[in-house]
Order: sequence, then C-alpha cells, then structure tokens
Amino acid sequence: MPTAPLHDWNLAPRDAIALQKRLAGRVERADRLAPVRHLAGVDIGFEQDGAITRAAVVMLAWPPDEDGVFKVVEQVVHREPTRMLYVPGLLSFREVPAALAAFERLRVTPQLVMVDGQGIAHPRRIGVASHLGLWLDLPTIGVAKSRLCGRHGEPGPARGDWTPLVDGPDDEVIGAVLRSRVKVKPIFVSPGHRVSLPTALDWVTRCLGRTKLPEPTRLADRLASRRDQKRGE
DNA sequence: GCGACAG
DNA sequence: ATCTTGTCGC
Repeated sequence: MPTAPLHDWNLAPRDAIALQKRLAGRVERADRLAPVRHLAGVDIGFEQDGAITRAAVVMLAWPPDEDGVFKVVEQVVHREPTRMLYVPGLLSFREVPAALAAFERLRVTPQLVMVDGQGIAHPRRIGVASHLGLWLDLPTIGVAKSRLCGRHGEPGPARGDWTPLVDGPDDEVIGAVLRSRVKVKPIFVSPGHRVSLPTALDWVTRCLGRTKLPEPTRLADRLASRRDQKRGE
C-alpha cells in the first residue's frame, strides 16, 4: 500500500491538478511486469442520469484458446453515488474511487490491467490508467476511444497500423493511434504504469478480436453499461 | 480572447 | 458517459 496520498476525491480542481503533478513523477514508463496469467479490463458506466457510478472489472485468463476466445475468470460490478462531475483532465478523480472498490472485491489479482481512458497521454502525463495503476501498484495500459491531448497523423488503413501520438514543444511520444479494425476510427493506446509503449501496443494488439476494442476493455465496457442484460428489464 | 476537451 | 430504431454490411 502506498504511503503518501495517491488519491483524494474531495479536492478542488486546482488542488487535484497539483496532486497530479506530484504523482506524475511516480508513474513508471519502463516495463516491469510479471508473467501474465490474468488480465483485467476496467470501465465505468453511469445510471440514473449520472447519479450512480457503476464500476466494472472483468478478469480474463491468459492466453485465450486457439480461436482467440478468452475465458472469463471473474466479474465484479460496484455501484456507488457519483462523486463529482466530469472535468477533462481530472477524470480519475471521478472514476478511480469506484474502480478501487470494485478491485477490492476481486479474488484474483491480475498481472496487467487495461483501463478505458488515457494513460500518460494526458496534459500532466497521468490519466486514469496511470493513476489507477499507481494506486493498485499494478501494470496498466490506457485504451481510449478518442483523443485528450497530443498531435498525430492518420494511421494506415490496415488492422494493426499505427502512428505516434506526440505532445509538447519537443514532440514527446505519449502514445499511439492504432487502427484496430479496418475502416473504423482508430483507438488511442498509451502506457499507464510500468509498461512501455511498445509493450502496450503489443498487448492491445494481441487482445484484439474482430472488434474495435481489445477484449478486456470491450467486456468491461459491456458490463459497465449493462449492454449484456439490458434487454428484458 | 478563442478553441479544445478521456468518460 | 447517456438517451435510442432502423439500417447497412459481412
């Protein structure tokens, strides 16, 4: 468990930003992961006009079978009153608390976690994926459906094609824009914690089925927004 | 001052 | 994020 406060969800925006600046220095960008046996996907959804926050974690066994199908080892959903409103750049203060509560109920500990959102592809280099990884003390990868910051060209048309996402005056590489499916808008992959960009891209690519999102993220997405049982209520 | 802006 | 039917395509 971390010593200094890695998270405080009662902070005013300016204090939250100050905290992010301090924590950014602790985010590790080099690989430091154990052999992967379990991979988790995390996502947050909302109910009742945003009043209820719904965190979902799906635990998958690695590797998948010959057909690329992953075995779901565990599944957790945690609901709680929403803490604060969405502010670009401060997403973790809204979503991490619920995600942590969901993780506490897990029986299995994963060696890698894919988070719906940015990792270091963030103004202060600490998006939700990095922040959650720091708190959980686990390797994480950020998988986002759109851009928060940075510049990039158009990735090639083939599945797996990608272009770097750069930011700052010195064109620092903070992530990759990946064509996960042909003829579909690309996704944004970035290192969260303890993972390099090449490794992040490698894992995301290996978890791609025939869908736009990698399996861990896709399944967590589905569970968080109830797209699985929504019919018949 | 004017845009941009993960989920 | 969420509200939602049909429709186009493999």
